[in-house]
Amino acid sequence: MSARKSPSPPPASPRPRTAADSRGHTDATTPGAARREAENAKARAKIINAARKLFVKRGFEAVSMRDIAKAAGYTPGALYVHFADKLQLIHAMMQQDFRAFDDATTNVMQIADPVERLRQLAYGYVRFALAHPHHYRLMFMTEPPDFAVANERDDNCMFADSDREGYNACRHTVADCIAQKRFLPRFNDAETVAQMCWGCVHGVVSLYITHGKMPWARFTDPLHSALLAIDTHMSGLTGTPIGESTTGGPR
Amino acid sequence: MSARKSPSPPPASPRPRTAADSRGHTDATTPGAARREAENAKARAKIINAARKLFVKRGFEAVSMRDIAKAAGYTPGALYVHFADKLQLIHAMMQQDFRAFDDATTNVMQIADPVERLRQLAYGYVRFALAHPHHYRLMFMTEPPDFAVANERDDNCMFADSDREGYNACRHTVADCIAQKRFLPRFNDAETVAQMCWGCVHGVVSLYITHGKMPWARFTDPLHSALLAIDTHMSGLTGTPIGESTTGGPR
DNA sequence: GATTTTACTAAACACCGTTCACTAAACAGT
DNA sequence: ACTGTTTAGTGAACGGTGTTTAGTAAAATC
Repeated sequence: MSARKSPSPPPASPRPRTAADSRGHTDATTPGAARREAENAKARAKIINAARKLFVKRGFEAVSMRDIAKAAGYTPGALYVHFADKLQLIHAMMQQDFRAFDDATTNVMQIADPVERLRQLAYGYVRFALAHPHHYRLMFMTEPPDFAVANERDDNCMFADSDREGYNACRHTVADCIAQKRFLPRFNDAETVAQMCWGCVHGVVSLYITHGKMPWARFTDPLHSALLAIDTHMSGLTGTPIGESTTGGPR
Repeated sequence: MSARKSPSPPPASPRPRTAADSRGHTDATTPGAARREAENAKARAKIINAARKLFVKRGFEAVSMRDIAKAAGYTPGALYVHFADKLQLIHAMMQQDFRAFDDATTNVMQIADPVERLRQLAYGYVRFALAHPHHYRLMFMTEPPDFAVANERDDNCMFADSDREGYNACRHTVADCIAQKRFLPRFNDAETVAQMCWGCVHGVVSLYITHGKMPWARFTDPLHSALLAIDTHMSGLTGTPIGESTTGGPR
């Protein structure tokens, strides 16, 4: 799905404005338009909900536009009235689902101690990933397609705000730790350390998601190993060895 | 590719033995058969080499069997004389390419000190992943399809020996570290710690592979951050804080 | 009431992985 | 050398995919 050649690439001409483009706007200039808009939103929701049910059950690759259309009670072509393509449909669905993730993040960002804040950030991340493995897979384990396009038109970018905020939260918290001299002097680049921490939890979680059912590794509880991994990592960052009960659990 | 419904599932009957099944065998019973076998191997190599060139350039998802066939100078159907399906073609290609990885691993396994051995294992892993991102992607970032089948018939498993050995090498080395009391007492389960270490390097590397070109994170040199990550992690495991020059670089 | 806009359908298009009847050439047995 | 058999490769198809497009009917606007 991701990098597959599109069958008939639109010939460089700006795609004619369809209804799908102006769907976010709620310019209720006339009473009729408002009614239309509401009915339209209802159709969008019906499609997205049908898609979500299928995606969570069977994974993203195994669900076709025809499947979604049938489940939502439409013809395949009807989906393209509401969404430019399959990707934007998935994108719209994800935007809804990741709002909870963002909310949890902003809660954690209230914590004063940056070390503890970073730890709880990781905890929330891990819990989210394990609770929604399909969403996690699409969000963090799949290369966003059409990167060039997404770079020009930012609104078309797969990663809208949520994960940018997520990463920024991580990076800023790491920067706070460095500013407060909580990390060893070697760790002086916030960007690098943020990517190390992110990688630490992402690695354990994503290995479990892709290989968890394979017989050649007896995978242990990923929640436990991921949380232990970030604790271990932060112990290495701060230079304070982990004790038997020094680390707090998830809030 | 991975979990997509197969268009026409073979109806539970054991697939009729095609030539592709007995391709590994070199039963040169007659002079003619030997010649045939040699010519056959040449065709296989031609296909695999054409496929490798395309895969490395465009990624796995963007290359179709028709593309490979055309590049190798065959008709699409001809590929199925030599390989049961697209997956086994990829598998055959990977088996060739990962031999170097295995060799590097066995070299590292000679190191006496288990802590240093584990570190060099990680170093080799990271270097391999960054040198062959497409292979790495398929090997460690994609769910092996038809898991049920792979479970019954082990020879059909996507992950033949190489990564099993790879993971086992990691697990055994961790077990050695634990046995020699090089890790803090909290880290007493080799399987969990092995998965933490693997996840640590895999996370940094795979995040870079999927998101390295995205504009919202200024990704730093992944070789540096991945090696620093495993050093930091092992510092947390051993309980000895990282110094300015305590860790050796790659051998 | 006439006109424009638009949500939706039905049918197609170009692609995909894979299968199958068939050909032609190489082999094996006599 | 003449058979009979095996088999590498072809060409055309099958069922699937994401997507496009002409057409329709209903709603909104004038």
